[in-house]
Amino acid sequence: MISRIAEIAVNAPLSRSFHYEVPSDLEARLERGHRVLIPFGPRLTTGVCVGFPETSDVPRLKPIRRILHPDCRFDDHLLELTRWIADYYRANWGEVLEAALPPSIRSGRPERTVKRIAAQRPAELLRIEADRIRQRAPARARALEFFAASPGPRPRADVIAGIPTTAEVLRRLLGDGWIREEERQDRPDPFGDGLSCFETRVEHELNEHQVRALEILRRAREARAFRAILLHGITGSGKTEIYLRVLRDVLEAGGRGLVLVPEISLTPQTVMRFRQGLPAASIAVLHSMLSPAERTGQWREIQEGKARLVIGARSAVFAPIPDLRLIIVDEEHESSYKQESSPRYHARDVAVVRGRMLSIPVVLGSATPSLESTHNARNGKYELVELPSRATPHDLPAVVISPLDGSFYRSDGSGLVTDQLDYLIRRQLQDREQMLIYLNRRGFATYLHCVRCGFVMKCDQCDVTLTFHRGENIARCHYCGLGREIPAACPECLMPGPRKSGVGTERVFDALKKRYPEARIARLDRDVITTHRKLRTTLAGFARGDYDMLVGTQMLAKGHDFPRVSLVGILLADTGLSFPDFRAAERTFQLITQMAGRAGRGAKRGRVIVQTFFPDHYAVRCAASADYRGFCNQELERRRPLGYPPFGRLVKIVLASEDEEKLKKEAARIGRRLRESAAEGCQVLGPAPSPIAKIQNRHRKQILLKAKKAAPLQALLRACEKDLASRRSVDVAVDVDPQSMM
DNA sequence: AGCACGCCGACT
DNA sequence: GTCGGCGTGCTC
Repeated sequence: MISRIAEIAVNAPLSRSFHYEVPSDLEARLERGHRVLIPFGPRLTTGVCVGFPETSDVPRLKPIRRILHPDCRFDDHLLELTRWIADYYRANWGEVLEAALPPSIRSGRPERTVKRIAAQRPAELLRIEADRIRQRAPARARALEFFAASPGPRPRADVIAGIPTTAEVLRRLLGDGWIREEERQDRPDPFGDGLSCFETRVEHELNEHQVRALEILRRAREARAFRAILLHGITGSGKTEIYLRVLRDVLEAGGRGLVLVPEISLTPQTVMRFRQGLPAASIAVLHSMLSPAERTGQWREIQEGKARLVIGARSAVFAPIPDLRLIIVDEEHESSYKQESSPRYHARDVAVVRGRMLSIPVVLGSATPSLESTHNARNGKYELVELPSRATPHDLPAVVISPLDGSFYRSDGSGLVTDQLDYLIRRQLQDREQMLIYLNRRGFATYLHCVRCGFVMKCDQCDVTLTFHRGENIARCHYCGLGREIPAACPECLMPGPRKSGVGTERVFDALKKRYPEARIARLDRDVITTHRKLRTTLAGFARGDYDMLVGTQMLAKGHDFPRVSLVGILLADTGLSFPDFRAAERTFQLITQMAGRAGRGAKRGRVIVQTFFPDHYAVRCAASADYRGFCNQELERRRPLGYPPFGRLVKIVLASEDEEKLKKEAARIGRRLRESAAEGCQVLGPAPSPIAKIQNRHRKQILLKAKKAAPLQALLRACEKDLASRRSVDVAVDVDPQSMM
């Protein structure tokens, strides 16, 4: 007889699935969505069963070896979602499925278990037995008394230490049936402790805008249909409060919710807010700083439906939540939602697709929505809900633009802080008020600028910053590859000798310590905060008032709420403006706005000092005057004629090789093939050197595809699929909807 | 991805 | 003559 055939999405960079024989011993158990071990070529690999075809053209099928973790299987919905991702982002389905599992489950390591012991009979009987045997077996009697008083279940180790007694005594009681032992998955609670140091917030009345916003979200929830809602609320407008209330409705109605937050804002404080706002809900947390055991534990709680709310970073968009009724993507503009390795998905966009597939509402929240989302709201794809005023009585902080000059780059660090900021820092220290000092760490870019007026060389075809190339001594555009000679003097102010520049974080920290010896300063950046524990300790220390000043990078801008911070200093707001990236202005605007939002959440009105070489740039000006609309309009009008998102779609193709010659030839070949196949309206730009022309001895080039709509780009990628495959010596990475142009 | 097959240069 | 470089192709 013919045995059943299974279609397997193999975990290898292959664009199609493979057929396997289902051996008779698995026949009854194997289901669609199971992860399996399969022989593939000369070796074993994993794959996921995605279907059972009636017939197969393949002459000789190999048998599936076994089902891996049969208790956790992809449901139809997650198969459909991952399939869509594979298709849209040009990744292999098997790889996407693999990425949808937490690493701890993927590795197949057995889950940690803990033995727990409980009384098996009523307390009364245990006491009688204890009395009966007290004379000849006092140890056993004491153990019985213990179980009579606290029947458990409790961890075995606690029992032995708590009575105290020995394993032998327990073994006897177990044998006689007085107590029972159960094995349970050890699921450590990642936020079980260490939260209490964060201030609890009083729930206040909603203002009229909040009431209206909540009403719209509630109606969307009740309708139980797909809807994408952009919740644009200025910093401090009480977005979280809205989330909490609509989530409460979802949970009360028996559904479950998913909240995505950027990795860096998944702080203990964030989780505490949700814990307190939803006291009855059990909350699972997923992010990269959890230990493998913690992550597996949380994932299992989700899968079994025990967690009612899931809060997680990017990959949590794959969380296998049963009866999911609402997805919230907080800080939807954050570029960290984009995965920068294959599969290069954007969690916000995947969330919207997931919502559509499940017919549930998706809420995208931000104080500074991405231009893509604002565009979608303006053209009716998303519904726009605005919170234009602060929820608390505090005014928006006063933002002051403080122009920088050449002394900023003085090597002794004496020019890092302008007189204006210096004055305020000293006053803060005197008044014992706290402050945040921000510096963009990516300060090492070799862009060309004028020391006097700050003029930065740009490409006139692409409107992006030119990057200095030492070897050729020219400035090159990394979008179109165009090279320009470096002018001897600044075209704006005729100052001779344009300079290339950069400032680093660590030096700033040292310089501040030297300058303000009495200040207690802590650092908060990726270099220092390597574990969850360290993050928690530093934030808790700052909240307690152990430090006067917190110096750091992006980490500072997210999700914290320090009532005693009344000064925010942005040392260099516009490093982004000199980046060869069309989103540079948007990033700068977002950064200033978000940082400003950290100031003055307490009693005193906040002050923000924005140090910049571009005091007149619209991104800086609009951020300083809290003018989102103004910024948007200007930025959109700049992008429209160039066809950049949101007016068009991009695909970035990065080629990398150690062999520069081969790279050049391969890039040219791929460029040629793409141009041959490109339909009308599909632009092929490049190959150009990548902004980071060499990483770890690998040279990089990139090709950019641009079109009005996604479909022709997808068609082009499909047509050139074979050409875009990595070869032995040249890696090819396709990035659909790239967030970073690097 | 891995691994085999297969075709051209310098070596025991 | 062979060893081994890597370019190409296949994996149910």
